[in-house]
Amino acid sequence: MTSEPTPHAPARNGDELDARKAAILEAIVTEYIGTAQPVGSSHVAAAQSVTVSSATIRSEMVALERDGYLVQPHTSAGRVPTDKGYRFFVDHLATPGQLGPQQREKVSSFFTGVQGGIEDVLERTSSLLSDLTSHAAVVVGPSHEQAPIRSVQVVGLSPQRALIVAVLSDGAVENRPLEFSTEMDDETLSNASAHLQRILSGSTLAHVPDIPKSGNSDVDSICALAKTTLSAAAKPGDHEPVYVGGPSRLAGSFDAIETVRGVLTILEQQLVVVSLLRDVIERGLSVAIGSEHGYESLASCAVVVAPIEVDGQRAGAVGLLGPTRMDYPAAMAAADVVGRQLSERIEADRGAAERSASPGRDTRG
Amino acid sequence: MTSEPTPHAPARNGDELDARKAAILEAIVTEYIGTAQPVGSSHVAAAQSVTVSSATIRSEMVALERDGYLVQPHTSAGRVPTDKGYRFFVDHLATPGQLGPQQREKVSSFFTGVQGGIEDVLERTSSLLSDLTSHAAVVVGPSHEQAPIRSVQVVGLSPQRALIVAVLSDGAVENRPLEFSTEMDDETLSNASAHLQRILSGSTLAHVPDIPKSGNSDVDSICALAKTTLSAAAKPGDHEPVYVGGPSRLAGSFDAIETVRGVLTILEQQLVVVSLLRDVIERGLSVAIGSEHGYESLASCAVVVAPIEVDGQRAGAVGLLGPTRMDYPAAMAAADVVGRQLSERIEADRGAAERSASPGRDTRG
DNA sequence: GTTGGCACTCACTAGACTGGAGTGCTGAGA
DNA sequence: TCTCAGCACTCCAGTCTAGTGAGTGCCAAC
Repeated sequence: MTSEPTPHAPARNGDELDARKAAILEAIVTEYIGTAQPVGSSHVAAAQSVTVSSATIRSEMVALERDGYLVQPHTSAGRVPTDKGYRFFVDHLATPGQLGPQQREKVSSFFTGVQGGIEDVLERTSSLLSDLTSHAAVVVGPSHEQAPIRSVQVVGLSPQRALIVAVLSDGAVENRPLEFSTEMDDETLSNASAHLQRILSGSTLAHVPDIPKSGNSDVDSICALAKTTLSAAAKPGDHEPVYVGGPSRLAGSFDAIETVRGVLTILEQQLVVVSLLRDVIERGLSVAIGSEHGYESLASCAVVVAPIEVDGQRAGAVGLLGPTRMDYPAAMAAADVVGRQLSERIEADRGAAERSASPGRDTRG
Repeated sequence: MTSEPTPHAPARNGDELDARKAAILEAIVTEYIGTAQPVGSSHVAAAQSVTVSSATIRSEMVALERDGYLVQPHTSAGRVPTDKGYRFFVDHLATPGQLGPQQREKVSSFFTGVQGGIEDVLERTSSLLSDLTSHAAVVVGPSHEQAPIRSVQVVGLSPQRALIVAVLSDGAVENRPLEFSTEMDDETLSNASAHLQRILSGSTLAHVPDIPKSGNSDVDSICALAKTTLSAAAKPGDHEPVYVGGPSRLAGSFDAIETVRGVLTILEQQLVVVSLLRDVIERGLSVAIGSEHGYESLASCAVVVAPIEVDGQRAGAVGLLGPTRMDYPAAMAAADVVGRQLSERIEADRGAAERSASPGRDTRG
């Protein structure tokens, strides 16, 4: 980590490898990804990029194993890449992947054709990404707390219950029930709606302003309740905009059923998924391999992440979850393209929203 | 199916068993559910309810196998119940299960404590049910097409895009994007909102009435678009209110990873899940075992269902998905209690809504 | 009709053996 | 000093064998 920033430089410390070792490692990773079998020296010798004999390769493999890039499941078996081996592969060796023509077609027809609210788009994107890669996919949408509120309405359901519905400029709709201690008539609710709409329009869930007194104590109590409810809605909790696509793919990726179970359990916890992706991105990575992310039950998984960026700001992420022996270039390419397209889509929506918001009028009569 | 409706009657045709055979079958099912091992005659002889010797039991087992209630994985192995065996067990032998005290406590504290919109409640209920039974759980909420509309609002997002947000009396919020061919200003949207609200309030998504002309062509085109969009929202599609809880439990229930994969794949298809549960209920069953439901990949699964009933009308269902060798009494008890409680909850909400709706005023100013 | 007895079946396990893929080491050649 | 063919060695995976035991079907006796 403290080495010179020059990648591909000749070996000086443990984090760099000379060209031959690198070629051997690359051959091993590539083959292992394809076959899932430990790779022996003679297989490596057959690779295009390696021109030395298997004996030489063997001695290099000993060195690579000593340095932690490879392991042997047992004596007299071939070698398997370690997390560190994959890491080196991803950082220095993998040639950037490309989507195939049908895949590219799929993506573009998806993004031109998809319609629906942002929630729908995100959900379907997770299926798309899973489809493209045959891995489980995750999409974490932009948190709603920063999107300006376009509309707030309190809709009565019964004398003491109502629903507060907030439409955000990104097209998300947050709704939360309100429970009153006394009965509220429709007119009061309606006044509260109007009052809230006036005050809150344009502000964000992250910073719900104080609601000034309206002169009517019922209205004021509704507004106070609304403020706490809306503020709470933005708190990270179990209402993160997380969408998981194709979890069944996991069952195909691992043969140990216990592993599948562990990973599925993780995927059930929205909050964990969100922070997993966030952590990876915040560490400036696009891939987290095996134990690099902290979760025990994901030890045999790799996570490939691409950010969603709107106006230069991070606004969520798309991710793939597969076995450490996954096709990183392909996965990274897919995540990248989808992340980028999704960003554009959201950006376009938001841009349009902001342009139209500038007049500053509200939408009620 | 054409036999006398008297259950527990002595054998007359293939669908009835004499008391001894029944006792033996019961002992086998019970033990197999517990151990997952083929059950031998001597184990059956050890059961309380069976007093004859293992030799007698053996000859009975031969008969039970001939009639299709049992199978032998191989000669010289014990017997395993068939789907038909489980079916007989469920219909005639299983003593109604009871929730344990902690479970009952869990359920009641859940239903007194849970708050949130109906979507939240349903989602959490699926987790609860999964928790109670250690199986994957499914909750299908009341279809929104029958719930009266409480409020309709068109919220502009950009000059040519808006969101139509409908709040239903059951607390559900449907939102769909609208895309206009020309730019609409806020005032037009607001007029359309008011017009729609006036006309649609009280009707259902299943029968969206025609919107009379308002005199303004922009408003009318918005309203027309709104009508088609809202009508489409009620169509069965990928927007069914389906919530799956604890799918990871499946990985613990089966040892063949292929089975897990197949079942997960089914669970990813909302529409399939909905119709699976609906089919089972419409056939008047509370349990569908193995091949009884038509899905190939669910052949080793049993589905336990309990209806959600609101005002005597079916309004969704809760279900459990586990291996055919599941604890049916316990599962049925759990599904039953949760289904009933959920029904009450929804009924209470809806009742309150209707009482307050009767004045017939709308909630806008 | 019920039962104890008995011969038989067959999955499962453990141990012995083998083929083969793969290794590490070594000594000769460039 | 690096490279590499050759070789002895290791050890997994597969096959075979024999032994074990749970379980069966049949039958004669009660």
